[in-house]
Amino acid sequence: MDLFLSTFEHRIDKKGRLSVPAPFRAVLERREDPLYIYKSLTEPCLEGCGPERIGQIVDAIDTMDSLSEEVATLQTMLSSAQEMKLDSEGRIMLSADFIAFAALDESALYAGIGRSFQIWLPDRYRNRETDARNRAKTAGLPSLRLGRSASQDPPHSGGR
Amino acid sequence: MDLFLSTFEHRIDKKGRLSVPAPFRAVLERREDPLYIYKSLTEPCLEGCGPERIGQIVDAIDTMDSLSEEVATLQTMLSSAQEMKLDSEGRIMLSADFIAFAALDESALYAGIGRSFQIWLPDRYRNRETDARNRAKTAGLPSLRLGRSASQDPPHSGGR
DNA sequence: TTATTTCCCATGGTATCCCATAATATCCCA
DNA sequence: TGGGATATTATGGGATACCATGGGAAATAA
Repeated sequence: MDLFLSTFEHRIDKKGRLSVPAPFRAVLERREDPLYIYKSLTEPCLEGCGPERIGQIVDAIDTMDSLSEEVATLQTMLSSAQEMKLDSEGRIMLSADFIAFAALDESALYAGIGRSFQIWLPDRYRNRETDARNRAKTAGLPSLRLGRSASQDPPHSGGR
Repeated sequence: MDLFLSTFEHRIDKKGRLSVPAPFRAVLERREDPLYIYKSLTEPCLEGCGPERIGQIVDAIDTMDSLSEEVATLQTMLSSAQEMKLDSEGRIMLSADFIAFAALDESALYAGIGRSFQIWLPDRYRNRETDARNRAKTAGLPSLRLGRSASQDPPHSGGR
């Protein structure tokens, strides 16, 4: 199903280059997908994904009232998106706009969250993580019903 | 329906490698599943599972309000998850982050709990186990209904 | 030009592969 | 049923490959 998972912290060198984690590159290369990065709508971080997620957003806009505020918000997101070119070592160069938006300085933390990943200022991410873990301990876990509805072996979801 | 059961204690060598118990490996190999490990949201231990559980979480996120705290919690879980590659001897390498989170030092205890398993500092696990058994004596058993929906399989009085 | 950006190569650290060994469990045949 | 032979397993160490990172030089743009 290949997904973006786990976290990685990488340096931004003085030329502004930042390595994309090898496992993330492997996911994109396997699908021959380019990498898109855009500013998160909800948090002070960048988000990265392949083209299919961009397509989902475009499609969603098509089904919505084109005058609504939600559409304007999604369009803002699209207009911040850049197709990134990787150099021969698998690094990207972040624009000054991106760096300012996520308040990055000399290092960046990648957080894989399934079909996409985020890029954070490391300390800021870790604060958010401890907050989430404290909430999970006190307020309990999200109401997930794991252990599927008692069938016995369905999904297998494509394997590999 | 092969499950992860029983407990195993293994050494962590100075390179940080840890053998996966052969019975657990057999379950994964039979299904051709990769192994995922992530930091528990509620306890100071690691959890291991196959891809179907990860896929459920990814799918759940897509159906939820992306601004909610619950989504942030699930994303925290995914961003701690790693797809583990086993070496030719069936060992995994625990990252420094994993080792610190579970406070592991020179050995680790696997506890199979059905569809997933946990990895604990051995002493900590054993303390927790005796606590759980004491609670069961004083507070009674959790409301378990073995033998589902009373169809053809009468209570059997608890077993074992 | 001057400032970026892209390509290429070098390097250190680390993970992975491959082989060896000891202990245990399993099998086989008497 | 016993006891030796064989396979499996956990563990360790050396060699190799991969990856993140840095810097110089060529290419491109302003």
